Amino acid sequence: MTKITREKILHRCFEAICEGGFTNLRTDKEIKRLRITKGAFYHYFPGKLDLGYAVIDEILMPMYTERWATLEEKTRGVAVALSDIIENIKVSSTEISVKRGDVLANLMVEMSNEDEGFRLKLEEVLETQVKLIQRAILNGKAAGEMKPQIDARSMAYSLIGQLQGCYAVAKTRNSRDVFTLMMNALQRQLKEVLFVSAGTEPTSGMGFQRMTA
Amino acid sequence: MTKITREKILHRCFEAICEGGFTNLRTDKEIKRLRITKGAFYHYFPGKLDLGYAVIDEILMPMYTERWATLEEKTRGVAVALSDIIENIKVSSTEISVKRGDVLANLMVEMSNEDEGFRLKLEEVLETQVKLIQRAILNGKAAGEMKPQIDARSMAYSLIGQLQGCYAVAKTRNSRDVFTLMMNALQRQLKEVLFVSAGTEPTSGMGFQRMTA
DNA sequence: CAAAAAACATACCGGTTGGTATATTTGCAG
DNA sequence: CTGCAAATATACCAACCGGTATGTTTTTTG
Repeated sequence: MTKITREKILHRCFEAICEGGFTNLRTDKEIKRLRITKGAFYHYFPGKLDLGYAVIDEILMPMYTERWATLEEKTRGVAVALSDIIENIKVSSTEISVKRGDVLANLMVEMSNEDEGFRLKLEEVLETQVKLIQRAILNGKAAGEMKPQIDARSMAYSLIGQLQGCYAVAKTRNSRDVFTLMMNALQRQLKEVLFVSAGTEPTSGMGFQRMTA
Repeated sequence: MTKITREKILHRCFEAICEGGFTNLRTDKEIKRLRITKGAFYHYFPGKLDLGYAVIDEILMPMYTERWATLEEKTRGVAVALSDIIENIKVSSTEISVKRGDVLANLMVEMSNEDEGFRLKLEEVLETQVKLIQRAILNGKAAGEMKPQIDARSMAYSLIGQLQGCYAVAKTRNSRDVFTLMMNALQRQLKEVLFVSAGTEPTSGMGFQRMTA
């Protein structure tokens, strides 16, 4: 109960970071906005950077871990679960969220080459997601839901990368339609490349050799 | 010959932007580094923003247009040409370039939601590339080198997005290996999703069906 | 309740940074 | 050579912004 102030700072600054990134975050402004003073701020955080670290640890990490939470400890239905997550990201986007882009993607580009502490923490968030997806793909392959010849690690990175690509491009295009377009392409590619298609094999009218040794 | 100063400013500042982005570009520092004075700088550029615009128009746009130049006006061999471009991006990467990331991708994330002028110019660079790729895919489909059911526009966006995803993730991972890994995944996906597989494809008889209308 | 520690509040600072006002030089047309 | 505009130099500024030093209140604890 005595930690209210700290939480308020954390969440407000997270919002500000979402809006304009870390560099554009002005501690003075947020302090005024929160109706607190510098004393309170610097009581909880040694400096601006440490605030940033705390935001990643305490807000970003849980947020992006939870995104893939439904994949965890699941041995069957991972393909559907993965599809659902992607679909959810797609449909839950708004004009505003597209314009802002993805907080993690933004921070990665902004801070990775700026501050090593930031880079390491962002890398951690990234790796956590990759590992979750990687494990899911492994399970998906074991369950026969995903193509066995796929390299789980490559695919996990590729998926995360493609998501960030959707965010980045749509942000500059400032168009939710473009975001949807790109997410659709991602979904199609996942179906074609990763998922084991039930029954009829699609892709061009020609025959297919299933040389999945 | 009298425009040397302007060019020097432009190119040095471009370098600086490559290293740390636009916000981190300090005009004072670059002015000192160039051994010129503020008078010269503000003679050629009304302000920092205009310098940024000029960098995009006069350096970034040509640079990223040229990247796809080999696709232009080509009606056959576009698939190979496209593969070559991707391959070249992959192999020409270095530890340093990976750490810095892609200038365009960086600027897109940094500036799109910051300054509308920037956003518009970056969008132009983006669209120019997309159109080039889109047209190439159209030609590739016509030449029977690419799958006919592919939507050229979606694919072009997806490709650009995936490239940026590779840059972003590899930058935070600070690993050229990760970049290569992701680029490999991209290449594999292109082969599987976009290109009409040559060699081992059990085509209906003849080696090549060149139905180029 | 008293001491101490935690939680704030207030005032101030110093470096940075983009930008401006103004002066001086250079190049070149007439 | 003159005169004018482009080009470059010099000095200065005002705002911003993260950070600190120090003081005051509140809460906890022995």
